[in-house]
Amino acid sequence: MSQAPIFQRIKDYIIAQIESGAWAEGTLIPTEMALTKTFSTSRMTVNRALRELTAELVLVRRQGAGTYVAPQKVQSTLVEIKNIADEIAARGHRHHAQLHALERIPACEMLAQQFKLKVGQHLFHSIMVHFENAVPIQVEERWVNPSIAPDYMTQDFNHVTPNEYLMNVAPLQGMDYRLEAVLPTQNIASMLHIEPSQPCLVLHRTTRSANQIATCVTMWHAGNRYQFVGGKEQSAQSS
Amino acid sequence: MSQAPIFQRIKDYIIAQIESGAWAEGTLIPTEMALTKTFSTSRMTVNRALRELTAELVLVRRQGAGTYVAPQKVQSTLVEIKNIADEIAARGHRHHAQLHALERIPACEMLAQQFKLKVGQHLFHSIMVHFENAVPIQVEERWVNPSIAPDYMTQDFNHVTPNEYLMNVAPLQGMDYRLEAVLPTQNIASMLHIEPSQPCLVLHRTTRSANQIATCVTMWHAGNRYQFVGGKEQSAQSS
DNA sequence: TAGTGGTCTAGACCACAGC
DNA sequence: CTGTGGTCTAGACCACTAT
Repeated sequence: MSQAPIFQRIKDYIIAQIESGAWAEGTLIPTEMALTKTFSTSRMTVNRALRELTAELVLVRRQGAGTYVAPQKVQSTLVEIKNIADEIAARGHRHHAQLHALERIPACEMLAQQFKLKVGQHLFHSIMVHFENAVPIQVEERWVNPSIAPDYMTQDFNHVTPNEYLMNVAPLQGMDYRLEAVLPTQNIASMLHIEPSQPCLVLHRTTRSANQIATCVTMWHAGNRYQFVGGKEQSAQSS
Repeated sequence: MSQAPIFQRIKDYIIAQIESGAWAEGTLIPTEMALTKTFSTSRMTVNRALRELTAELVLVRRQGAGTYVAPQKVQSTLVEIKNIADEIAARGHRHHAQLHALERIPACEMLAQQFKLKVGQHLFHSIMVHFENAVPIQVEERWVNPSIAPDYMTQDFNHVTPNEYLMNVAPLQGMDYRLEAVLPTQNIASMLHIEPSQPCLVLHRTTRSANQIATCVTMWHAGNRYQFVGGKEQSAQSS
């Protein structure tokens, strides 16, 4: 592949050294100047290759010291959980939602703590059921911080999901989540049209915006008709 | 912040334009030459800023055409599932494992299909239970392709988890996974010391190495004592 | 003090898109 | 054809690390 850009050939070479085991993790690799001579190129080109591999967590660089092979990544599986409406649309199926509750409620102690507000301050609360081709697959119970989305109560959630609406009005700053398997309450079971003995896959997610807690959401999925699926390619090189 | 590098100031400027709404998604942004003049810098510096923002999926570039604000990211939650032993160690707890089975078996039709092998070809099969402070939290049932890890049967899995061992001998190429909530079998329930009516969080994962299916694994977690948790910071800028 | 990486310049040639 | 981005050069100055 003599037609590949030089910076890419340098990256490929370094990755090959690491994958062959020749350069173990922590190994001090050749300096920019040395690679400049090996590849008969300029320092800027070598620098780009090394900088990109550093961004990809393949290398670690220390100014004044040198460039090292990064410590081994921990083995982990990244599960990507997408917006329910998009996901259904991507499968070529029809999505619709049913609003079961939309209200303004005072925060109980637990909610107040979650939102870092005082007990009794008001929150918006909504319960929706999402359908895929008329089959209920998700119950979404959500609490919203009014100072982040003051117009939450006046939205038409048949056309825009709470998710989409909040993404637009409140730029996402960060999130925490928790994923568990539990038995549904009587209420949840009836909304999902399942038996109370049927396990549910439950995702709790809290999102932050403007340095506040924007929204807490609990998503219940019937275990027998919903799974989180996905895949991932492991490629050290990109560009 | 006049001490920040120029390329970073350019990145910050572009991100600010996007976040303020001045540049909506799909907007054609100024050319490299234009930014060169705006920031009184060289084209290489502007190029670096734009190239990095492209790698970060903030921008999209089309040679000959121009640079555009990338289409909005889909809202998604990334759940990271780590190696069980590391996770327990990170909590400061003690991990140990119990080997329930380790054998060489001929592939049934279903396994043969999964591994893209012929029915009757042999696979390694293992069942382990992982304990956190003497409490069973995961049952790991695994099938391994012998051509990827011929020495699988002779490992001491009390000291190195199957996960770790396979990561070392078979560089990860990619994976597919499926996450579901189900009721345990009688067997699984007894290994996890739970009631058969207690839901389990089950992760199925298939990994590829050397263009083959390396291993299929099913991990059962007691729903009442195990959850996948995590968080994520949303930051468009990096370097 | 010598060597490393971090950043930057002012040019250059090329492939590709749109007119 | 002109203008865009993609890549590259051969220097440069600086901050930092190790000896």
